Amino acid sequence: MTADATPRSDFIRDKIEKDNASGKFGGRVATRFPPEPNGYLHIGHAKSICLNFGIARDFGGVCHLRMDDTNPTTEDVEYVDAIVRDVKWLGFDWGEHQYFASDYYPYLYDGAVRLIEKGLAYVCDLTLDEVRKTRGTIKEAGTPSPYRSRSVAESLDLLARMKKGEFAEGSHTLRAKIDMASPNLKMRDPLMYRIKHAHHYRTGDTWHIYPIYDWAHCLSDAKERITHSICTLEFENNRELYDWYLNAVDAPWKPGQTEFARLNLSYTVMSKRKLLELVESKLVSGWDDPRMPTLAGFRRRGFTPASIRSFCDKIGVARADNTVDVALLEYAIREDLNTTAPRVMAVLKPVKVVIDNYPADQSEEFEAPYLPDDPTKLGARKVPFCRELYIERDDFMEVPAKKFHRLAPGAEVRLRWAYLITCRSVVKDAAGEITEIHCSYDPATRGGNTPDGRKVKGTIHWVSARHAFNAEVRLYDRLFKDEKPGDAPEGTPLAALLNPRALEVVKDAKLEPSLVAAAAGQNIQFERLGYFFVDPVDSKPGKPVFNRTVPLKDAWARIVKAEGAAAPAG
RNA sequence: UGGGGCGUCGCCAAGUCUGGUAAGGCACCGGAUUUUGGUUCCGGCAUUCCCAGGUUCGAAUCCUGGCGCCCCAGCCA
Repeated sequence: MTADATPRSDFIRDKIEKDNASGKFGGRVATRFPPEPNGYLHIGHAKSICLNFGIARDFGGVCHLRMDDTNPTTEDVEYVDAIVRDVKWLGFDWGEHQYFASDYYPYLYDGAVRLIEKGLAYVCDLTLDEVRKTRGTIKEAGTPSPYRSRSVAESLDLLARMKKGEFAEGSHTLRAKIDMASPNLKMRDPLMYRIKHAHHYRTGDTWHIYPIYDWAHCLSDAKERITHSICTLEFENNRELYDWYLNAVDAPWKPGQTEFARLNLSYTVMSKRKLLELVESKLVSGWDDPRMPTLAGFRRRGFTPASIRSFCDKIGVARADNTVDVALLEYAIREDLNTTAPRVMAVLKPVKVVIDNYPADQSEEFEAPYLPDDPTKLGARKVPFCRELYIERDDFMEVPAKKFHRLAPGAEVRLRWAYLITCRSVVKDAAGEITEIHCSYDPATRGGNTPDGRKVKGTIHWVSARHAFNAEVRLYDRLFKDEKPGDAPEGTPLAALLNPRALEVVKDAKLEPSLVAAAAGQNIQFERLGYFFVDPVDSKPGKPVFNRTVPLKDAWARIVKAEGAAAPAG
């Protein structure tokens, strides 16, 4: 177990403390994170991972990583590899405790035989449709299967032959004999095994029957001597079955199930089905598309493991349905990167500035700290300067709006780390578009200092035109238009819900030269713009590609919005 | 014949068992500092806890009755 040993509490930890106090599990604490390898892990899983591994850490227990692989038709090694990679990346370690439900198939089969022998399970020949019809409804009891009273010997024989593959899919199932009139539908003779003549990614073709979740899960927990089996709210009705199976097989170790509310995040979806659909329909570039709420997506977007752990701490654990504001996640990553990410300069939407009183053949360098708030921490780099520069188009307004204190005709601003400049005139093309902003600089303000003590309201970033290099920068935004895309009517195509501006590619941003050496996988801040990440997939040595992790908070944007103030000129 | 859960500030969430007079975070709104309109700092932000009755000196907490939302009828997990 690793990471952030901040003590915290929630209803599950409280329960564990009580269990420990009463000696319920002999003081043992063993949890497990049990993903099914049929998709990539998302931020909702991170909540569960932090909970399960965090509890093990806090109570000096263990947390197992178990692949809950009971359905051969949807599972794949690609997914188990991705899961292992992602949990490790998040910062957790399960030691030797990596398990597979598929390794328990023989043990599960033995348990099934025992239930039949005890008269607690039977092989049923009803078709899928017949099972559905006889299950009854929410308000009406179901009716017993005609095969319910089949002899033990016959069920035993049939199960053995099902296992050998003698029957067609759907022709037989193994069912627990519980109560067809139970108000809890999960207890109406639930299925334990179904026939599937499918190749399993781990057990190959050795099995023709595969266990249903409820049967496999509780026995897997028991086998691993889990104490607290933590899952999400939708399994609440399954808890009665969980306990029933454990009693039915006389399990020597009986874990207890506890449910908590799964995480929903605004402006995205968490359903594995929908995420798979996004990937398969190519609406995104893959599971690791930086717009995806998958851990792989967040990683490639530039989120750090610490920021996601911090986020999971902040959201808490409770039993009420919830949708957490993405703003909290954005806060968590800014909080982390603020003290660690080197500051550099890049101009995304450039407009040229010409310093008329600066000699054309001259140039000089300024020393600029990577972390101005803590200058010794990351050192500094040299930033070249010359007569022609690029600045952000948004940092100039020919007719400045109220409270706009950036560059405008006659106005003076500071070029970060360089000089104070004053705008003297602009040059426009035939279409009226500004092509050059002519300025003068004050040689006495070298380094951006004002020896005479005069105040300048604005400091803007810039890049030397002669020394800049071009790079691709990808500006990411929220994937969906609506705060709760999951609330869209059933059947709404995902494509119709996507935010068309979730990705804007800037092909030729102007970057300061130090960035040519930016290493893949590095987090940086483009000053005044946001935090960016050197894309580990598409970057080449000397040719980095940048992904915007999250923009900086923008007080000016809020003023513009509040005052209905001018759209940026230029 | 229905069962299981949940409702505390715009979003999360303590507090509910063991009544004592609404933590904290995000967001938002000020104001100070600032060579990032960033950061940091300081201040504001629920007379009220889904609603209505009741018990009590006192109720978010206890009782009664409503209302709203979520989950369960996959041979998915």
